[in-house]
Amino acid sequence: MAEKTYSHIPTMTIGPLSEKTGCHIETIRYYERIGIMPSPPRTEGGHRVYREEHLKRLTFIRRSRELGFTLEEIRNLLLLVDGDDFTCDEVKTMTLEHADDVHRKIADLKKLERVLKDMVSQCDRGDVPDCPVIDALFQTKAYPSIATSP
Amino acid sequence: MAEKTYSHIPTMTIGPLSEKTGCHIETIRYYERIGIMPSPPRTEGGHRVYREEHLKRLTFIRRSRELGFTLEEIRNLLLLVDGDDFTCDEVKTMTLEHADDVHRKIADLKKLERVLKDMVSQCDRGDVPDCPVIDALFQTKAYPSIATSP
DNA sequence: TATGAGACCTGTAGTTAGTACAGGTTCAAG
DNA sequence: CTTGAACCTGTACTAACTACAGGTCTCATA
Repeated sequence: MAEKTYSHIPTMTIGPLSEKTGCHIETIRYYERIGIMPSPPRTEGGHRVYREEHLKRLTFIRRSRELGFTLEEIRNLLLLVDGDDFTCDEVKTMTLEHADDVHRKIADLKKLERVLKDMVSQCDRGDVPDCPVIDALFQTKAYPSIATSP
Repeated sequence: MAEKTYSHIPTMTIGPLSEKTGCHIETIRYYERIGIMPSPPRTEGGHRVYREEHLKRLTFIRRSRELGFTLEEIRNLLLLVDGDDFTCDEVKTMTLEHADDVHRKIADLKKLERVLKDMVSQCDRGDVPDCPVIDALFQTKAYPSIATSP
C-alpha cells in the first residue's frame, strides 16, 4: 500500500487540464513558456503531470483573461498572490484601474458607433454610385476626433 | 516653360505626407509593403515621391482605421472605390456590419465593467489580506459567462 | 507481451497592425 | 563642397495566442 510516488494525489496530463479549464493545450504550454504557469513535473517519457494547484492557478489566469486583464496584469496579480503578503487594497486598486480602462473603451466605442450610424443614415437612396460613406472617409475631419484608446 | 517632368504638380516626400495625414513614416511604408498604398515613383536616389492622390488615399485609410475598420475591411472598401463601379449599398452593408461589431463589443464591455465593479464592491474593508477579488478570480464560474468577442 | 490509436512532445512560423532600430545613402541649404 | 537632416532597406519586436510538421509516449485491448 505504501507507494513512493504521489499516486494518492489526483494528477492529470495536459489534455484533461485543458478540458477542465477551457484553455487550449497550446495555450497552456505557451503560459509555461512565458513563465506564468510553472513547469510541472514530467513522466519518464516527458509528458507533463499536473496537480490540483496547477488547475487552480490556470483557472485564475483564465478567469482574469476573461475579465480582460492582460497577461502582464495577471503576472502582477499572481505575484501578489504568490507573495501572500498582499493587501486587498492593492488588488482593489488594480481592478479599479482596469475597470476605468474598460469604461474609457466603452465611451470610445460609443462615439464610434454614433459616427458610423450617422454616416450610414446619409445614404438611403440605395444603389446610386455616389456614396456618402466613402465621401466621409475621404474627409480629413468630418467629425470631432474619435480617440480610440490603444 | 515647357518641362517634360510633372513639376507643375505638387509633390512631396514621405515626411510631409506623414505630417499631413498623421501616419507614421514607418506605417506608410508598411502600407505600401502590404499593398494597400501603391508604390509611388522615386527620385533618382530612391526617395519616394507622392502626389495629391496618395494623400487622398492615405487619408481614407487613416480615417477608416480611426473608425475601427480592419485593414482587411479597408482593402475591400478600396477595391470598391478603385473599381468605381461600386454601389452605395455595398458600402452601406459593410459599414452596418462593422457598426454591429462595435455594438456587440460595447455590450460585452458593459458586462465586464459590471462584473469588475461588483467584485470591487465586495472589498471595502481596506487592508485585510483576505481579498474577495482574488477569491472571485479563483472561482470557475462566479458570474454568468462573459462573452468577450474576439 | 505486442500493438496501434490517440495523446503528447518540441520547434517553428503565422496572425494583426504596426513600432523600433541599425547601418547606410541622398538631398538641399549654406 | 560640406554637413546634417531626411530618407532608404531589412530585420526584429510587440500581444496573446494558433497552427502546423514530424516525431515520441502511453495504455487499453488482443
